[in-house]
Amino acid sequence: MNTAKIDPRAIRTRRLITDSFDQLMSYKDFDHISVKDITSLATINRATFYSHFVDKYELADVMLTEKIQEIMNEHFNCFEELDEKMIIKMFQSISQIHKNLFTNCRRGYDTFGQMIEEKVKEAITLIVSHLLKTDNRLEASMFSWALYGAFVEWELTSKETLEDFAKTAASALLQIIDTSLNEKIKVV
Amino acid sequence: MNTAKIDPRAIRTRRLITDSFDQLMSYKDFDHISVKDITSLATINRATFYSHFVDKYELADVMLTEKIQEIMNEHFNCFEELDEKMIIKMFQSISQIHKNLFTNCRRGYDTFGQMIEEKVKEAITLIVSHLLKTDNRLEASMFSWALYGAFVEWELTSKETLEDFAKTAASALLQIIDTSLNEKIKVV
DNA sequence: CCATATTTGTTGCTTAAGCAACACTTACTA
DNA sequence: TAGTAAGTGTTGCTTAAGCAACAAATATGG
Repeated sequence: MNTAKIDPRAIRTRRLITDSFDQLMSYKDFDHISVKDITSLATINRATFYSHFVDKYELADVMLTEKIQEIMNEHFNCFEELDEKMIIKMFQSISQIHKNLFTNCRRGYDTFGQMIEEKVKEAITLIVSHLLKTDNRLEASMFSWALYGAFVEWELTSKETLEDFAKTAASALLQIIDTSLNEKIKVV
Repeated sequence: MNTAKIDPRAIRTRRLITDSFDQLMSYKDFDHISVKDITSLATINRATFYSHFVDKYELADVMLTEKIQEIMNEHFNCFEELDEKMIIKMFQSISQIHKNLFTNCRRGYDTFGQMIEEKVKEAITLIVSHLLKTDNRLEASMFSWALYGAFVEWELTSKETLEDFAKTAASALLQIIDTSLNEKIKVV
């Protein structure tokens, strides 16, 4: 149990930092946000920032992890089938993550976008490898890359609804994990 | 020049205190608000409260002074005539003060109401004695008491508009300071 | 009315946050 | 491209805020 009571001042300061980072991100590109920007908006001392986070990348990392995890938990529980329906949900959760986090940044051209991509793919890899009940991450990883790639493709064109697009992509995605999936069925 | 830079932590803490006091006052009677109530809503330590204010009465005092002064400054500048028009403005400013501060308390039965009354009367006394260009506060004081009393009367009945009521009361009020007013005119 | 709980100020000690100065690494721009 | 500006981490020292425990004053309700 992590019952180590945290000093209320630390909680307050951390919240001030994360809040002002959120606020800055709504109208400024991550790469052009300085630590000074964050701390002066938060009305805290710059030195204090560094006693909470190593640098702004860690801050972004921590916040992304939290937010992405939060959205993922809303969408998935641990005992589901890896089928078309689930793939649709994966596309939708990525979409929601982008809606919530990409207020003003474009994918692939800044650090923040890269971090999101990395974390989302990792989250999906974990879910998939867990559902496949295997420690071998290879197929799960390829699956997540393919799925994320498909999503980016959809974002660029977005001719179909996300759900229709997901259905089209589903079969190819399921092919990737076909072997493991069959093994799992044999065992059952 | 009061250029004594204040520690940002103190500013923040003070704001937390005043904000939560404001919030508590919106649904709780002043007499039933404890220092603990204020500090736990503000998420600060009770001991810290006492390094900012002597007690909750001082807090209320300071906040009232600020808010009343603010409203008074909106309504009055120093170079006005003490006539019917000005008296109407006085009634109106009291009305506004009560609107802003009496979200949920009733006059005369709690400490807070008494404090408001005291401060408003003092503010009016100062304005009047300033306009009369005299150090003798007696008539100014009587004037302010009478005016405040009239306002309370209006609040109870409120048959007329405040402006009409103020016009009715004006002549009697001006009587009070008649002597000083005449002396002033003689001098001019 | 008396016992029990709650609130009030106060204190000594601990810790988080502020500050200023530092060397250093990127950005501008004349 | 040289030189100034702006940003980055880090440090030692100072100060505001947290905490727990205290006696004393006020509720409050059985």
